[in-house]
Amino acid sequence: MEKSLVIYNTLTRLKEKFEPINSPNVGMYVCGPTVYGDAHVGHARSAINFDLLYRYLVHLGYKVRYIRNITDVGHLENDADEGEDKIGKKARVEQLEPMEIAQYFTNRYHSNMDQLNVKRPSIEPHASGHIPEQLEMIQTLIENGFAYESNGSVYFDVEAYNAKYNYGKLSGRKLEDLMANTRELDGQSEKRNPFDFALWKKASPYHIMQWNSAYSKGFPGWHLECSVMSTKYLGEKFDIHGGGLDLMFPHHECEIAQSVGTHGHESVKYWMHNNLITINGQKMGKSLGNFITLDELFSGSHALLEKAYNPRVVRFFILQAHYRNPLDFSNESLIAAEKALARISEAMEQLKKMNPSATTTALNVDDFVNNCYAALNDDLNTPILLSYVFETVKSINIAATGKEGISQTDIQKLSQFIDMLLNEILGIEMEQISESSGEVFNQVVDLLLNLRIDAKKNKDFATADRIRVELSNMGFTIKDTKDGFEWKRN
RNA sequence: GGUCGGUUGGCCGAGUGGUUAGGUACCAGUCUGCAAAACUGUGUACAGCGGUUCGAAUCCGCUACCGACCUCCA
Repeated sequence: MEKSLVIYNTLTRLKEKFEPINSPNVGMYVCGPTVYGDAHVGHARSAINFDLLYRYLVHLGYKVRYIRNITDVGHLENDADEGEDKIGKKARVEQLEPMEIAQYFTNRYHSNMDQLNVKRPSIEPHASGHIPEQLEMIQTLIENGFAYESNGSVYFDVEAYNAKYNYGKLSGRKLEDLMANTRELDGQSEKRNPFDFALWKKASPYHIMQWNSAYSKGFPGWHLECSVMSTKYLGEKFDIHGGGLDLMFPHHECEIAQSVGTHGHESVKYWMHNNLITINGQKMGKSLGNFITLDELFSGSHALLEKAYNPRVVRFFILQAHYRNPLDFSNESLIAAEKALARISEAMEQLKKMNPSATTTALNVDDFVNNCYAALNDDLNTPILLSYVFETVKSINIAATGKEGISQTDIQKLSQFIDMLLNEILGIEMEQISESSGEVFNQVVDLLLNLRIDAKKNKDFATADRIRVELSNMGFTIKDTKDGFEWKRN
């Protein structure tokens, strides 16, 4: 913990020392889901990576206020689509209130996140609950000369903004390039420039979700809620804003413009973006139809999946890659992660029942601990962190064979640290050993396996194998050891 | 087309100007009645071509391929 946390700031494209604006308080805002469909593996990656950051900041002793929003305002599916929005469309098709749709998918999102052991944020604000605040910001932007009303809608004037500030600094875009490359879409005639974006959109009669305003009955633009809710709960300046790489442009770029246009200065000190996920090497996209929902992943029901994957395996798998690199989902790599995780579990059990030796020769516990912190401090380098964990796993296994030793003190130190690391920081809840099943139950299994030992002594291998085969068919794993046996339920 | 990023061993995935990443798979060995687990050993990995350097997979250039964003998406 001597070394301090360094994080990569998208804004500067550099790794920067993390220094909170008002230490020990940290304000952190992460873009949450639009609740009109089930959460998929992409949502999982973003949520898990920022959950890791949140947990680690708390572990380091910071007081973190963590905001993750719910987008439940029916934004338009695209600019060309005049009347329909995602939530409203679903509501119409299924004959439900839009808010029923939003609540339904919010509930499902929460349950998936719980399965992945993602902690709930400190505040989870809803866009629909902050319409007045959004209208206030629109008014300020108009007054400041960065927004204009047109036919009941209000647009952000990118050109006016860019004359004074720098539009495109986050994503590295230049306004001239945008001018040269903007496509002509329908329904944009209200805008002064095609790259202007909506702050308020006049609703068509079909549009179910709409609110009254001075401009029209309508709904807010989809970038606005994050600017409004982040500053409302974290202040005009806060530490971290996170989200998926795909949100960098235009969403986060527009957020910067809105905040600067409103307050005259930037709000966010560190912008962090997690990279995206591919499925069997291919982009995961709605149009490609290859996105896998978390329910499908956990139940194995998607056609691309060979089996069900436990949420903790999924979490571990995601943490095996660095968050700023793309990550490919495939059966082969998920199965590899499943086995790797089991290896850690086994070693932890070995460690806890190991006979201590007088001195520790198998490894250096302090080095291990320091290495782990160094990896986390280096922009949350979990792959490196896990490589240290696996080296330690090997050392534990060697010590378990008796070739090397670990002292009582170090056994305790090591197992406490790894428990803390896995449960508290990485959020991978380790499997509990079969204790939970009940005394009598355990005694019965032990009895069967003792009978098997007797059979083996009598060279009655048919009986011995039968006990092992039938128990394993029932979901037990049986291992023979020098002095008896070990078992666990899968 | 514009902007940006990537190409590492069967697969996943780190990293670095000179030292074994790690996981998983495969093969062989130890152990075992047989398995499983564990341990040990083996793999001529850094897209191609040039350049800089005592030395490059790591820096530079070119080529090829892939991807992201530019349109809703984590």
